[in-house]
Amino acid sequence: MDKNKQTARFEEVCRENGLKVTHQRLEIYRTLAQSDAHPSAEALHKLLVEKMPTLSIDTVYRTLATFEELGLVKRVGTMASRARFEAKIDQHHHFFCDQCGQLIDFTWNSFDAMYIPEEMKGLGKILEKNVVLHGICSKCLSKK
Amino acid sequence: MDKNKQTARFEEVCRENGLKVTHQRLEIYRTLAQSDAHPSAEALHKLLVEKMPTLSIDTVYRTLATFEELGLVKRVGTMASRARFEAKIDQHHHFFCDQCGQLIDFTWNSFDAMYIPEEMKGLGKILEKNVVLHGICSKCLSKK
DNA sequence: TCTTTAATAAGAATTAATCTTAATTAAAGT
DNA sequence: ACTTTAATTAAGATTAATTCTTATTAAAGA
Repeated sequence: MDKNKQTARFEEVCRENGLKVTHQRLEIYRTLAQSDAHPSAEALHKLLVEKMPTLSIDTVYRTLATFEELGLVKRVGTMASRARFEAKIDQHHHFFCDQCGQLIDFTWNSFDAMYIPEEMKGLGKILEKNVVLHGICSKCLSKK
Repeated sequence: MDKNKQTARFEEVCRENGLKVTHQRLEIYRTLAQSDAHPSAEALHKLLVEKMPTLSIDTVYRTLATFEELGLVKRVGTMASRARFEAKIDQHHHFFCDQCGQLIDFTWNSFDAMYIPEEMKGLGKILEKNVVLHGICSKCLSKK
């Protein structure tokens, strides 16, 4: 996606949702969109303060949360930033309820039997291969 | 796995690694092993203090970290408890280097085309289906 | 341009997680 | 049973990530 299209889409999404297109929001979005490092809020802030010295870390967190709600960005590999554990160590996968945080284990033999794409072999040594499903569990669905 | 086998294996792993089989370790392990809630350290502590009023939260954290090193337990859905973001919202997957924390995107069409197991349909509404690979990236591998 | 109201900055506050030190406890080996 | 030593407790300090509070600023519409 080229830069102008990206920005145009960004402004469109903001307007559709009644959000002001502020300088901060635009820069945060553009910086994230141009990165492939999956940066944390702090890493983004560090990059951005070079150009915008008064940008507060709070704005970065708040803005990312807003973007996440709009579906403009995604949060990866974390669930509410609190570590959770399991003693089940045989191969299995997880369904995560985005509403209540519940985790449900499941097995998927036909996936386990799959080989990862050939072009991935160069990445390094792969130790685990897991599926994560996200959604809303039936309990939360029935609450509405 | 039945309770006795589980405990026996636990004690064996401790002994193999020169760790004392303490009451606290055993209870923490058993409680986690009997749970399917993927509890946090705090949640586990809350459960355990009922029976062991002097158990400290610090011991729970320390013990879980020890267990993780031994491969007795796994930490799920978190990467060092720091949220990371991406603006790439088309369907893709992640390779995570457990050593340096680097995340690499990849696509996997034949996986994307798969249907999840029939018995999973009852879980609720599934919004996303992703693969997470864990391992050591080639950069980290070559450092040794 | 003026006004309204959402968004931001700055710093305080919170929360999870870890570390420190010293004193106590209890495994495991003799 | 005795001894050694690792592990735990207690209590507090510390660090890091995230969120909250309040006063100020600036986007968007009139």
